[in-house]
Amino acid sequence: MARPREFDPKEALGAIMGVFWRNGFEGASMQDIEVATGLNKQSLYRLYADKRAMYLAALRHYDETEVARAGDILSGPGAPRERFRRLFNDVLAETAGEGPRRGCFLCNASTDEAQLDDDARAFVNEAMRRVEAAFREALAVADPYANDASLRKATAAKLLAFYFGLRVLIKANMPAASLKASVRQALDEIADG
Amino acid sequence: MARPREFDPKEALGAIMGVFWRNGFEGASMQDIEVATGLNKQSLYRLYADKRAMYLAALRHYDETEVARAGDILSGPGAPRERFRRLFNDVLAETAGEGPRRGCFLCNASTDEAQLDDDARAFVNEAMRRVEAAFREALAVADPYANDASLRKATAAKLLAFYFGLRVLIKANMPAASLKASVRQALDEIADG
DNA sequence: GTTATTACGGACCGTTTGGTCAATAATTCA
DNA sequence: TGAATTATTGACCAAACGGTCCGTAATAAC
Repeated sequence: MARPREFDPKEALGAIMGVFWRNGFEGASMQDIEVATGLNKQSLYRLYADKRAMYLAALRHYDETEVARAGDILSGPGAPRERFRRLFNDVLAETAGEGPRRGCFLCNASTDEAQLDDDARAFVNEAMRRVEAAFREALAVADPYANDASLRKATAAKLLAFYFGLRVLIKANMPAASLKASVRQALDEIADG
Repeated sequence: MARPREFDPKEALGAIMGVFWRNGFEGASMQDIEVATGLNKQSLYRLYADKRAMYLAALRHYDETEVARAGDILSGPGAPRERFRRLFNDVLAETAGEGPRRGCFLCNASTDEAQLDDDARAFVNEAMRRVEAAFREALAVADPYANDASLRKATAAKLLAFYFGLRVLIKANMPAASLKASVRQALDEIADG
């Protein structure tokens, strides 16, 4: 009954996510988003009420793709140490290329928009808790974590801080050798059930 | 020979640091800075060439106060574990009050301005390396770290990631109980010489 | 083909941005 | 006191900001 749109909204959302991920909320202008998506404002504002809605959608998209990816890795086969080895190596892969290191969108968001926008802050907090829960589940598959809820919880919380810290250090361009050593050390401290 | 200024530049710098620390570079407007310092633009622009110079000065000020404070704590008395216990407890103190959690300015900067401004990025990177060096020195006072440079380096790198991750989680409003458990776990893994 | 509906693109809006200018006030030195 | 110098203030600037409007193009139903 009407003219069909000429672009893929999902693809556009991916581009929007990239812009906010790299530049943050205040650092990303609508013009940046127009260029990245190849769309003009009018098409964008038909999909989203305003810039803030775009940011929130970008966060959700990150959650559904990148955070979900981490969850998949952690719920894969193997003992806890092996699972975290896969996760950390996946993260370290960003240090291999020459391109700019984007770090973790959740971390970026928590230092950026989170304090301004209650919805975004709540979403980031909730997503981080889900990552922590995935960490606990990955530990729970083997002793001593399987039958020591307290140890499991503390270890998951510690690994969560290490994980996000690692991503900050990656974004801050710390040398890959040092980061790899830190990962080796963190993995060594996971009991191998 | 001329009219004396009516404010303390050092005090103004402290206020400037606070604004950038909370809001980031793009998120802080000159008007925010005028309000926070109680000065108007002209007085500010006499001290600094432009907003970017203010941001860099704020980073330097953070380094000279907050980062230096961490260094002081780490170079205090006690075995490595005790030194890190003091550092982490100092950081956790931010979760006690009700006020907004500012997190770590270096982390915030690395996810914010760092990618835009080469000077700021380089400064943040260098400051982080200095923190890492302080970590190594705090470990070096006792075995097994004293005579195992490789272990010392890897452990310092691991603790550095944990430290910055902890500060991100604090800023992201994660529950204090979980953060305290993570600190206990991290401390337990430091050999008590 | 006509009509209704939606997509597109660019001109356009008021506001805010970082930054400057010029007039005035206050101080020191002679 | 007068000249020189610097601080303070608020008005001001062009550019960029997020967001809107409107004329045109394209499609589907009839």
